[in-house]
Amino acid sequence: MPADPLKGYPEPSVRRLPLYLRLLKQLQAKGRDVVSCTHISDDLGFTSIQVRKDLAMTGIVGRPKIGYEIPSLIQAIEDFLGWNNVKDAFLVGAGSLGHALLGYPGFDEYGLNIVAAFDNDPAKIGRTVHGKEILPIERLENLARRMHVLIGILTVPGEAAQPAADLMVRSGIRAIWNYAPAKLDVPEFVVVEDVRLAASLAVLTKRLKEAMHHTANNDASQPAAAPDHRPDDDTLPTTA
Amino acid sequence: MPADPLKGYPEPSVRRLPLYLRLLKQLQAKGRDVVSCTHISDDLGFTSIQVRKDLAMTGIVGRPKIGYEIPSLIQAIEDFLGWNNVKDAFLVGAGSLGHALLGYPGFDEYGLNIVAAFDNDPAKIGRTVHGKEILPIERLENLARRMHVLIGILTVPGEAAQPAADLMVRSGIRAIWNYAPAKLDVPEFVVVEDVRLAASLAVLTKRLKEAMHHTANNDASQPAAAPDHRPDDDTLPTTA
DNA sequence: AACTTATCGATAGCGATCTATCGATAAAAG
DNA sequence: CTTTTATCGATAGATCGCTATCGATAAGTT
Repeated sequence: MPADPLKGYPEPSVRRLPLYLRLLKQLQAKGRDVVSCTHISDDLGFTSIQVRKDLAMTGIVGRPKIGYEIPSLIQAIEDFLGWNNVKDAFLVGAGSLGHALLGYPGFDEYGLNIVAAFDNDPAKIGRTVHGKEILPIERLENLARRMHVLIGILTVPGEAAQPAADLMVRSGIRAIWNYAPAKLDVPEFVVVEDVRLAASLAVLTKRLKEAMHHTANNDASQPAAAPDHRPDDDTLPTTA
Repeated sequence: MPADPLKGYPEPSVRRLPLYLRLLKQLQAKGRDVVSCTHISDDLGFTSIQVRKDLAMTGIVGRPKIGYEIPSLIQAIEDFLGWNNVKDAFLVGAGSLGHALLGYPGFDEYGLNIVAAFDNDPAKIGRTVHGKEILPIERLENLARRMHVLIGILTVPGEAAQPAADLMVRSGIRAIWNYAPAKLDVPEFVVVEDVRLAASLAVLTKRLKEAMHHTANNDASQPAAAPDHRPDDDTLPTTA
């Protein structure tokens, strides 16, 4: 009984699939109907071998000298990820991040449909965000069970994350997309994926720091800090 | 001249550092002044060896039988990531995601200070979001050069991403935190970190799909779909 | 003061991910 | 019809990240 989260599929490969999907849909919109690994790898900056292996994971089969049929390939990736049939999701936490996710129009591309938002703040309850009404958190359990909602999006402050996750699990939700800065404790049959913006920012700032040191010390290819350009007197408003 | 983005530091390790940082600050708030790898690993669900190696990367040195001094460790991580001295950043794209980032109060913990937001929509320009005025995009270049802003946060729609990135590079920005669903083409001396929510969602839905198949087929440990509970007639408002 | 124990730090081994090579295939060209 | 060429698919090799083991160290205990 292996506890493999992805059961044999490399997580890095799964994470790349949406990149392929986006490119494929762009190509399809331009009228193309076949594409090769070489073409994809050139566009995305990977090696063609890696692309071929990633795509093979989805079960797609290509033709030598031609490549893959784009519609079939899109279908194969969406089937693999479970993005073909749209699934309902509940969002908990109608703060600014929750608002942003409620307003994002691209989730149906990913097979995700946010059907309702919940909060415990009376000031927010009843308000409508992007056509979706914010409901009191007390109604989540009942609605989730009746509608068989399996996906929960967690956009509450860190302190409120664990109780909200407990409620989700109690309500039959089996997958939590967690934007809260907290480690969630859930049963093993519940899937949690953390969105950690701090991790992403750490990589960015570390790389910037390294790059600045390099350009400042030896490498003179480009200026480390951009010098002043035009001496216009453009000033920031005093927002502080 | 290696083109290593992180120059010898494993990216997964860098991405874990903020997790340690958050825990350490929690412990510090509770009055503790030392901590061991064992303690950290128990809390975060890693192995103690991995934690020790990650921390060693920052140059910190611990004492046997005791562990690490929490203030020194916090300092070491922040120094390593460049989060000790706060850096200014510009945000481009005052949509709902831009609003959410402007309103997030935790960025100064990460050494980030969003000083201004820019947009090209006249309807948005001049409005104030969380105390920060939205400025016309035309003013970015001048202000960025005068203020020596090195970090840009990109929260525009996919089509607008590349021109906005070009403007950032032209304005002396050297690190782009890219939330737009687009592959940016920038000079090699500019650092780009993509925030790819679709990748995260792909992992979540794939794992959920696997988990449902397992519970549906052989494993009877937990119900795949939660059965209806109380037969209250609680219905969603007709928001569609 | 000697012993026990928890921890660090280093080295070595393992597993996963990425990359290179090679034969097979089929379209296109001669 | 044969040759050339671009591509796929599979196998093998290399690289990277994770984990296990072991000696060293110092606090606590007897």
